Amino acid sequence: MSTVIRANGSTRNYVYKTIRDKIINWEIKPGQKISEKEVSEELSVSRTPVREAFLQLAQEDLLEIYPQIGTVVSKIDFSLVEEARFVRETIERAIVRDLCENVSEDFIFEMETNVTMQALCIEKGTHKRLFELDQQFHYLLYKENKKIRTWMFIRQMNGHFDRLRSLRLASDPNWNLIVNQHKEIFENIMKKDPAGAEATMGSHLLLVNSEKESLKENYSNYFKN
Amino acid sequence: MSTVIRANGSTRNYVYKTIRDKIINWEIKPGQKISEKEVSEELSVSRTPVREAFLQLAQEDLLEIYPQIGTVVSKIDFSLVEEARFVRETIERAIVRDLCENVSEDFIFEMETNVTMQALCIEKGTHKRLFELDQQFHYLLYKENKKIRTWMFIRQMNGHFDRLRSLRLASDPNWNLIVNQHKEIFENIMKKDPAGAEATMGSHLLLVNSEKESLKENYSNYFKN
DNA sequence: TTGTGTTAACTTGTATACTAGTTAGACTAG
DNA sequence: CTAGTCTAACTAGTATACAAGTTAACACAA
Repeated sequence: MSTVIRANGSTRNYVYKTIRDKIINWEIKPGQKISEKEVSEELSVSRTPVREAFLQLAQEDLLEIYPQIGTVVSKIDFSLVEEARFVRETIERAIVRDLCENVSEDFIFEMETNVTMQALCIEKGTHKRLFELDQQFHYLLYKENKKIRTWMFIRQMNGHFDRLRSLRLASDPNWNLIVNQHKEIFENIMKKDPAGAEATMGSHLLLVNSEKESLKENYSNYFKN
Repeated sequence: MSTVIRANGSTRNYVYKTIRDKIINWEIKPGQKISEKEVSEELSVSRTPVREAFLQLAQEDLLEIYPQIGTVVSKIDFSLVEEARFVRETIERAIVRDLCENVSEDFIFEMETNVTMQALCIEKGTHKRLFELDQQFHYLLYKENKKIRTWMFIRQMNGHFDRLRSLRLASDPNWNLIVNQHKEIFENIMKKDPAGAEATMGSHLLLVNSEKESLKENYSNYFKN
């Protein structure tokens, strides 16, 4: 292991981030087998940190570990997607409502930057980049409302939700709606319109439901139900 | 390791549950040192499953692991308590509101049983038993609303919140208010009164704030701030 | 007495060895 | 050819060995 990698965190964390990223971005497919030994050889580390990363990913329902049999990347489970969506909608409605009372200068600047970059992404960005900006947009809301720990925990239960969002961005290049909704949520906060912000956030987090059926048809192998 | 223990789950899980229970019930105090080797000897297992349990507990902010230095049980952090309280209030208000539309027979039976046992607890129960019934009461709400996964994730971020609740039950034997609120929430659901249920749940989950200051004074060593 | 260097005993992180259990395929008996 | 058995190669779970770093106590010199 190079010192460079370890400087950014432990080996365990490096393995965890690497695998999680691959799963969310569909480089490793739902249902695909994956083994501790195989990964440890690919990344040139021992089984221990790989195993620890696996346990964390299993905790997030991204891996299913069957003792003495093997480990597979979990197929997308719509009930998990729906629960994650429900939690995010409920919490983020409360957050944007609260943010209408007062926000900091830093927040405004970061949001303006983020929304601008999203608009640029429509022209010449990748879906992966837009996904990251989307993620950051929501993170900024939690941060400004002093709910960073909440964000981290919710992120943990978002694995299946995130994979669906990622797939949606990749398969449908019409990103205008999403970017516009982000812009609108931000504008509602600036106008101190809690009802508007809440409503927009609600419909924003309902989007994932709209294409559920078509995705399910086209990629049925990757879904549990 | 006896087969009996393993039958109820892996060694890792056994260690995890044992330590978590001790932390929540103040058998291991905030700020106290704890080491992988020590625990592995006490429970007669190797360091590996103990370490894995430690990692999970650190993930829940119940342990703070300092590499090459040691591990301590984290002191109670009010900002974490508040975030956990916020999430639970927001989510559970939404859940009880929704449950006012329709509930199953099983749910009614289980809730009646639970509330009755809570009432008995006031007379001759232990605070630990009441804590468990309290926990089960809220779990039943999530279960009936098909949010079991949500419950499991929220439970993960409730370590600091739970310790405070446990301390409160132990130091103030006046449990009437809590038990009555539980009863009232259930009755509101049965009366199909969403506004009432939501309001009662709101004030119920605000209770922990009320004695914050006095607990902080009497047990200042155990708090981070 | 004070300050400094050394060492020994700890800590967690990582690597490896061993255990127990599953599975798929080859091989053999009928 | 078929059915059944056995084996070899895999899996994850657990135990142990080693690495790297911290700390505190102790010895010793100024």
